[in-house]
Amino acid sequence: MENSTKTRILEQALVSFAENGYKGTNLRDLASGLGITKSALYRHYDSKEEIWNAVIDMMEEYYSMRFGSPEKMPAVPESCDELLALTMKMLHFTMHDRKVILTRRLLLAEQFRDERARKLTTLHFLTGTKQIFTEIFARMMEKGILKNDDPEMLAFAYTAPVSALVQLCDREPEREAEITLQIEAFARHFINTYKAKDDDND
Amino acid sequence: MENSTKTRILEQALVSFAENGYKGTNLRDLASGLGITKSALYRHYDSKEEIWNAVIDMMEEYYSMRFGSPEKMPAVPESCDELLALTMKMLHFTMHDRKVILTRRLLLAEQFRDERARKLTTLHFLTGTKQIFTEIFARMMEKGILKNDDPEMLAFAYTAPVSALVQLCDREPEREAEITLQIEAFARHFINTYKAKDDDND
DNA sequence: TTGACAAGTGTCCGTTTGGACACTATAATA
DNA sequence: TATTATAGTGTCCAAACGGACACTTGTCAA
Repeated sequence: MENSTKTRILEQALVSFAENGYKGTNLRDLASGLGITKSALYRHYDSKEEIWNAVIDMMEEYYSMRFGSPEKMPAVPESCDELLALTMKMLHFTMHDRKVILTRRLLLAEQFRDERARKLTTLHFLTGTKQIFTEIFARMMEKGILKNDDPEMLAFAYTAPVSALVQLCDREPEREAEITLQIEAFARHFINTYKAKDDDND
Repeated sequence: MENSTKTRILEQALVSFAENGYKGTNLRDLASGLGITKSALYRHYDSKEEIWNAVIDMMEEYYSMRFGSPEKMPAVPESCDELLALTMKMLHFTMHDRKVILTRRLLLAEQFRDERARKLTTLHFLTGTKQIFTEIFARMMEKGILKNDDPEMLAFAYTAPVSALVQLCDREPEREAEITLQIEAFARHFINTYKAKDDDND
């Protein structure tokens, strides 16, 4: 294939940038990790920076592939249990998808060096899931599942702590099981605080 | 003074490591930024890595200087207003103290490369303030200012979103005013949710 | 006055880096 | 079969890097 190598370079570059940073990545090691020569890289990309920009492109596209359009919004939960289930499902993806993990790691390290990385960082760690849950919470309030409140404020209060624990898990993967439980406990506590008190089962 | 230059090197190294990363820092520029030669650095430190470790030492010490011992705990607020005031006061420090800002920036970039940086990262962004507010909330619950609840869970739910917005402010300092208002709004909302409902003055 | 010592300088070195370029092998097309 | 584009190799280079080392300067005690 024509772009097979080009794609492989990109994937490997993501790994190397994530693990060693932009400065810490050298093209020889990157190439030899693919079984080719550094010179062969220049057949596909004109410079190190062009590879970097292509990696950012890929990360942006990968994100919008999942959340980019309204029809990709998850179905609005019909109950608090469903909300919890949805949360844990999204969490499981975000904590185990290799590309997403590498993206987070890369962004944290390079957010101050590159403007596009900076914006993507805010999207990944803050505004992305907040926006989704703002929509979800608003709908759940309409349906009377959650108390009436400011949906955006609640979405922020819900997603930011989860995001903090996901980052902790990136940092200390050996604590994954424990952290997952922590997140679930937090989610339960949050939902319990803001659910409409039609019935009280807990 | 004997260690004056040594200290100046350390401060400059913190700046350079924070702005350019470990790999991106070179000793020539670091030295010339101090008005001395690279060789003079070697009079005080044996290697680049030794400078790095000294910087970590300094960050650790700076942190424990502020929060290290129980007697440095802030006074427990006597009311919800005082809690808000304390929060905004701590926030103002953490958002404007130059050394703390640089420390956060450095940690985010280097947390995956250095074990001590990793631990300090968790302390700075997660467990540090959480522990403090766990204590504060527990006391405020005893006093009947806050509803009875899990103080640790509440501390986590309170500090994690604030920490996320502080990081946002590091990333986009031009939005400081707006972000500060966001934090205050969040704090008010949080306090309003968990305050004991003796009186209701909104 | 002298001698010791810490602080700083100038210069050199081996290595690695991103990048350039001429060359080769392969496969599809005319 | 001849041609041409594509992917990859091997080699070279200037610049920058961390580090080593001999040397100079200023200071203070004996």
